[in-house]
Amino acid sequence: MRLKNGRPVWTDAKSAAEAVEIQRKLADRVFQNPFAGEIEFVAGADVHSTGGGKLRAVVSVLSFPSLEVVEDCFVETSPRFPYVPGLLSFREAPPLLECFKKLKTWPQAALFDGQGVAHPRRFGLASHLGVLLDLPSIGCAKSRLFGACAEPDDKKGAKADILDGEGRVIGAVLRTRENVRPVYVSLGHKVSLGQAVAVVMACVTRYRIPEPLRRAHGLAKG
DNA sequence: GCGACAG
DNA sequence: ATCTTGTCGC
Repeated sequence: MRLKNGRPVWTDAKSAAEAVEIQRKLADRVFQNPFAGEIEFVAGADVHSTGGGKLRAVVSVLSFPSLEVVEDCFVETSPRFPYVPGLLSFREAPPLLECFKKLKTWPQAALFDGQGVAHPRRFGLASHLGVLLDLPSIGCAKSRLFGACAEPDDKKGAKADILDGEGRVIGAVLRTRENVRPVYVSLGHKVSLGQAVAVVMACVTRYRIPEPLRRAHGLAKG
């Protein structure tokens, strides 16, 4: 992997094989334990591909649980890695890291538009960013990448386990409101699955997507 | 060999 | 993710 200031840059891979190698290396650092303490601010992070072949990353910080906007941060860059299922973070992490670096208000937890440990190597976007930022993180994806799951009841708050090949629970398919497709929640880093689900539900208003992510997504598209 | 496949 | 308007349904 590339080096910067003599230290490895854990988001830069020159090939898919190298990216997988980095994921295997960093996956051990993921803490699946619950955090203690109150959340005062939550962040929502999303990246949008613009028509001009650029990536526009947005991180929005909201108060918790009142969900009032505190800060929005934007960063636009050229993609350094293509989109490859399972390697999303190598494309989206660089601009997102720049956004977090610019934040004036540091959140106690962050929501990401992608998977956490519900990933082939237990190291999706939310886990990758959580580890690099040493921040409690939660994956909240709009569709499934890995794992088997049943369809949760069509009632707000209903959920079903996401299981890996060995039958271990790696996430939850969560119905955030009636008559909408469920979202795929998994812990990213320094949170338990129960906390992840609770935080997502606490951030849901009248829409399918939790407010921090919905706002970041809306701002990223313009 | 044949599907599946975050954004 | 992107190409794309109006329209049906809760």
